[in-house]
Amino acid sequence: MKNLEDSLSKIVSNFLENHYNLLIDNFEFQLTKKNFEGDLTLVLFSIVKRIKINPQEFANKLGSYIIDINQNIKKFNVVGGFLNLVINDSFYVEFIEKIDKNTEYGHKEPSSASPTIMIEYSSPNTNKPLHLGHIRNNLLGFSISRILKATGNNIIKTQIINDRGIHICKSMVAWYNFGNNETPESSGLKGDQLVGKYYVIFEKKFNEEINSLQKDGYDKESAIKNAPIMIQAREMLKKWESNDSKIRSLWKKMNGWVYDGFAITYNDLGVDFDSYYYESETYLLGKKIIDQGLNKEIFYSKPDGSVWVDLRNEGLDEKILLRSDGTAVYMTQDLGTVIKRFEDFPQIDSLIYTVGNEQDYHFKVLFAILKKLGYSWADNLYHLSYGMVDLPDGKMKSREGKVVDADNLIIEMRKTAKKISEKQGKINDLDNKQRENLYNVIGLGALKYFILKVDNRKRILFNPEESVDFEGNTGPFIQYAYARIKSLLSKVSDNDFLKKHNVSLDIKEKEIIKQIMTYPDVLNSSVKNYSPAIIANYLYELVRLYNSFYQNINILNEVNKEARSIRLFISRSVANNIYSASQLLGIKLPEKM
RNA sequence: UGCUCCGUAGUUCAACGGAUAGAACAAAAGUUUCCUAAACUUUAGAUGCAGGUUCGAUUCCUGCCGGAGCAACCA
Repeated sequence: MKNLEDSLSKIVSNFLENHYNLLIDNFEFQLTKKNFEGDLTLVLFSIVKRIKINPQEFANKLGSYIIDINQNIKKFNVVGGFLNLVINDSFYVEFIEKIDKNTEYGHKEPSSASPTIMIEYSSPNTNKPLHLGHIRNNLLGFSISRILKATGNNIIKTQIINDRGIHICKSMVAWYNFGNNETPESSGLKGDQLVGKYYVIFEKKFNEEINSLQKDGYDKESAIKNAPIMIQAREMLKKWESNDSKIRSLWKKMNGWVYDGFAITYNDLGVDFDSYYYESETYLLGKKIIDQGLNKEIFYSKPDGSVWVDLRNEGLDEKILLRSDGTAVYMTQDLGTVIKRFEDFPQIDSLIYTVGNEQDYHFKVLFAILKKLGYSWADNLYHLSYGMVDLPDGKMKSREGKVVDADNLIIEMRKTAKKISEKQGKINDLDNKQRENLYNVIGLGALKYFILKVDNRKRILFNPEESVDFEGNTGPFIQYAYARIKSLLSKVSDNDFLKKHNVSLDIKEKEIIKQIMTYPDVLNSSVKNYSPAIIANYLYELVRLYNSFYQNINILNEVNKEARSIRLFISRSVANNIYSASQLLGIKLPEKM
C-alpha cells in the first residue's frame, strides 16, 4: 500500500506541477471509510486551498489523470473534498500471494549498523514478591523491546534491582526475630513469597509497637522513631553499610531466595533480561558525579553541606543531590547508574526507562541534570511512563497487603483457562502435559492482552471479582482464530494454493488484505508512540474482519477452485500476521484449543 | 497553591485534525448436518461544561468542573 501511495503521490505531484505550476510532494492518503465506495482516499482540502478551485471539478480532473497513468486504479469517485480511488482486485491478490509464507512480513532484522537501545524495566525491590503493577511494567517493557527489535534496532534489556536499604532490612529483621530458620524448602513457599511474608510481619509488629508506645504517651512521630523493631532495622542497615559479615551473609541468603522466586515469575510471564544492575553496587557511584558538578559550578553546596542543583530556568525546582550528612539520595544513584551504563555499553545510542507515571517529575529532573552536565546522550533518554493499576477501592498498597499478587494472579488465570477449556471439550486428544501447557498459553494470553491493549498512559482498573475476560476483545479471541486457521490449513495441501490473478474479491476480503497491508505503518506508529496497545488493537481488528467474513463460509466446500485458493491464501496470511504481531506482545499461540 | 496526566454508551477499551465516533462486556433477539459457537448476525445505548482556532475538533488552544499523580535531606 505504501508503494502504491508513493507512486500515486508522484502522479499527483506531476499533475499539480504541469497544470497549476504548484510544487507539493506530500499528500494525505487514508483508507476509504466503510460507507463510501473505494479503497484509498486522497484528502484534497489542503491542495484545493492553495489553488482556488472548485474541489469537485479539481478532483474529477485529477481522478481521470490518475486512472490513465496507474493501472492499479480502476475507478474513482468524489465526495466533498475526498477523492476515493477504487483499486483493482489483482493488486490485492498479488500482494497476498507475495507475502505468503512470510511469517515476518513488515519486520526488519537488526544489523550491526543498526542503532542500539537499552531498555530498563521491572526494577523490583527484593523485600517482597511482584504484583500486578510489576506485571504491567514487565509486559510493557518486554513488548516495547520486541517491537523495537522488529523494527530493526539492537536491544539490551536491563533492570535495576533495589536490593538494599531500610525496606530490605525490615524483612531481614522480621525473619531474624521470628523466622525460626524458615527457608523456601522448609516452608514450601517461593523465595520471594517467603521474604514478602516477613515484610508483612515486620509491618504488623511495627504497628503494634507504635500503638503501644502511643498508649504510653508518645506522640505518633516519636513512637515511629522509637519502636524497638524499627530501631533494630536501622541498626541493621548501618551494619550492612559497614560491611558487617554476619548481616551481609543474611542479606545475601535472603536476596538469593528472592531472585530464585523472581526467576520463576519472569519465566511465567515470558520476559527476560540481558543485563542486571544492583543498587548495592551502584548507590555510591553518583558521588563522583556530584564532585564533577560542583567543580563545574553546575551544582552548589548549602552551608549545612548538602548539595543542590537549581533547575528553575528549566521550569523545574531546586533539587537536593546529597544530604547534609553526605549520603546519597535516589537521584544521586540514578545519575551514577545511567553514567555507568553508558560506560559499560559504549554502543548504546539511547536508553528507555519503563517506570510508572508517579515518577514523571523525577525523570524530568534526571534528564535535565544530565543535560546540564553536558552528556551528549542526554537527549536520547526516554521515560516510558505508564498509569497505575488500581483496584476498585483505590491504589494498590503493598505495605497494607492491598495488592494483587503476580503469582496468584497467574495461577488464577491458568485455572480459569482450564475450566473454560474443559467445558468446551475440544482438546480431548491432548495428553496431560500438552493440556497444562495450553492452559498456560491461554491464561497468560488473556492476561497479557488485557494489560497491553490499554493505552499505557491510562490507568487500568482491575476488579479481582470480575477478573479478566476470555470472550470478546481478548487474548483468547486472537488465539482461537489462529487455532482455527491452523486447523483449516492442516486439511489442505500445497496444491490447493493456485496462483491466479484474475479473481474477483469480496469487499470484506479486500478489507482483510488492506488491514494486513497497513501492518508496517502500525509498527511505525507503535514505535513512535512506544505503544503496544496500537498493535493489540490492530490484531483485534484483523481477527474481527476475518471472523465476520469467514465464519459463515465453508472454504473447503467452495467449488470455484480459484476462489477457494484465494481464501486459503488470505487465511494463511492472516495466521502469519497474527503470529508476527502476537510475538511483539509476547502472546503465545496454540495450534489447537 | 503550582505543575503533569486522564474525563468517550451502564461497564471496559478504540478512533495520524477528516466523511455517519468504532468494538467488547452486560441487556434483548437470532445462527450449530458446515475448517472449531472461546465464534457469527441483529436491536438498543456515549464525546464532562463553555468558548476559540479550522473548510472540518473526541483530537489543538483558553477557562471551568471532576479524578489521579507529583511538588520529601522517602525509595
